[in-house]
Amino acid sequence: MKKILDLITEEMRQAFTKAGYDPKYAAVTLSNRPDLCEYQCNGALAAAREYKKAPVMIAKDCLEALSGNRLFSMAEAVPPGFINLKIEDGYLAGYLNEMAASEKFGLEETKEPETVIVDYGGANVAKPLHVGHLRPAIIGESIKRIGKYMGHHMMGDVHLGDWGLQIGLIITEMKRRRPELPYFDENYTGEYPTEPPFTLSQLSEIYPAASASSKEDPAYREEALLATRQLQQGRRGYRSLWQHILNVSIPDIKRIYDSLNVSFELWKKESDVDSYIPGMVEDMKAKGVAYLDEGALIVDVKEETDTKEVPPCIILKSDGSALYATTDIATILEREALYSPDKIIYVVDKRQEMHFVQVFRCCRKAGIVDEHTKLQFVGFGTMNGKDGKPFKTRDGGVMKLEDLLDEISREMYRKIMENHEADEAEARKTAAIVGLSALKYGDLSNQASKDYIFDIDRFTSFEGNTGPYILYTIVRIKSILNKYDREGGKGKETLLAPKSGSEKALMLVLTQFAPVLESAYEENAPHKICSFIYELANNFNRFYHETKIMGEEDQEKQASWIALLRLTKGILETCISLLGFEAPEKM
RNA sequence: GUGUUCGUAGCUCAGCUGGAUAGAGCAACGGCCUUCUAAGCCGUGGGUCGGGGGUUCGAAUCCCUUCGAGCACGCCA
Repeated sequence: MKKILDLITEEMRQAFTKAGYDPKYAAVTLSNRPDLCEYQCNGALAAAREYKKAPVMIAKDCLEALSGNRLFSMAEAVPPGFINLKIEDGYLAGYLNEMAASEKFGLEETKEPETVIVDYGGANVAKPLHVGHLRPAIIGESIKRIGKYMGHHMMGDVHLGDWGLQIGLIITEMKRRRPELPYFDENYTGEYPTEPPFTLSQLSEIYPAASASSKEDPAYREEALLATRQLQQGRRGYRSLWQHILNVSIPDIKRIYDSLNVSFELWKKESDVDSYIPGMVEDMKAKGVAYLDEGALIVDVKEETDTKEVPPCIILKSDGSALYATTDIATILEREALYSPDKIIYVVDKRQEMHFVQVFRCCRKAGIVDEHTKLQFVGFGTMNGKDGKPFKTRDGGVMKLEDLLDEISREMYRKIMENHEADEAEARKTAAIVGLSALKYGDLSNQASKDYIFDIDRFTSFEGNTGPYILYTIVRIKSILNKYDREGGKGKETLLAPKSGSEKALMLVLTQFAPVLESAYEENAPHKICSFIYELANNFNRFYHETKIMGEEDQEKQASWIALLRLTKGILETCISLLGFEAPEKM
């Protein structure tokens, strides 16, 4: 289905052409003065220079050419040269009926589906998921869902961190604590125990302890680096210990992502690409792009157009072991080999931008990706506390994701019980659903690239631009529709021309669904969907307040409103599912 | 130091490929429930868009400059 703005613009182009002006000036946009008009064309102002003519005259010429057009109920030229338009009510209703009948509310799926990998996990097997993992999970999941809806072949990859120093640190700490274990005996040739030498909670305590020791004690750090290298080189005992870490950690990671309603098609790990590294390194050397410098193997990635110094990309450390960039590049190599994606989107902390600039350039230079493969970096900002500093627990620690979810659920439960009498079990369930919407909407309604302030009171509020407000709106609609269906409404559910200003305003907002989704996908900008549904919810609530739907005696009119409600509900529900949450039946 | 992102109402944020009177929400104040969920709706007050200069018929938006904040800059991830 064509977008309504395109249809209008097409009419305007014809008018411009007929009046003797270049149709490139005919672009029509949404009005920024809703008190005056619904759509506007500013082209006459821009065309004035070329035609050396007063803008108003040009506007009037075009309107002359437009006269008799049935799309508009009003078209006028206003000084200094705006063309103001209102759309004809019946035409609008017809357009919405078409939307309602179409599979995706009039959205045209892409004609050229792309294979896209979205890298948005970054979870580390050495430690539990914490608030730092929240933004990529939420934003990445949404970008993936939007792309899928647009018709692309989207794959989310969790890309677990399991091959770097963090594992070496755990090995070192274990060796200090339990030197008698067979993993540390180089002469041991037997089978290693199948039971892990630690529990999940022990593991989550071991890493921070090791990390702290390595900062204080250079010898400790050296030992950890050595352990990392030996792990990568295949030392049996360390591989076995590493496997235990994965076995203990991954199910927990999965569980938490599940509770966030976040899922991945690919559960790849850094270690999975280890086998690609030797060949990749040889290839880079053979091509002459990689060379030794101060003992490390590096690739120059600076370019003449750089406004600042871009340091070389380090492929192998001077001790020969792989690091962050190595596995990232090898991962791209593997993705090319297995999936030949058209695009890879990295949803990563924006502080890592330089690293990815290096990695991307390195891949281009070494011919690991072909020129058509798009590599996008979607950097997100920090989640801060109310004090504007990075979010911490009350005692200054890093908050676990699970604890954060619990806290929101509890807060939501408290608010539900405060406002309503509700069955406890039911309320707990609703609180979890609404709480997740509060968390996700609170995050996604901000531009991804910006830092934002996490304010639990504000996010869990039912007032204003929040997840709960959106859900409340949906629940209200459901309530009417249920009642209508229960009472066996029998009118023909066809939208009629709007009867009021608020009804037309709601209809106009609904037509924005497709263009909003397209730009949200193009720009990797879920926040555009948030502002759209907030506006939609506002317009619906205004309409709802003015219109007594169930009290309407005229069946045809009532059924028309029911059709409008079904469309509104469908679009709201689709949008929140693209954001990664859902609405309860009641709240 | 170099680079980069950002600075919009008391607070939290939109708007930024130039267009008319800069928008929301929260907070404050005032209205609206015998009627589909008042967790809602309507209204009032609140702004030198950090400062200065420039381009333009027109600038929050583009350019320059300046002040302030965050972040990144070779073997961590």
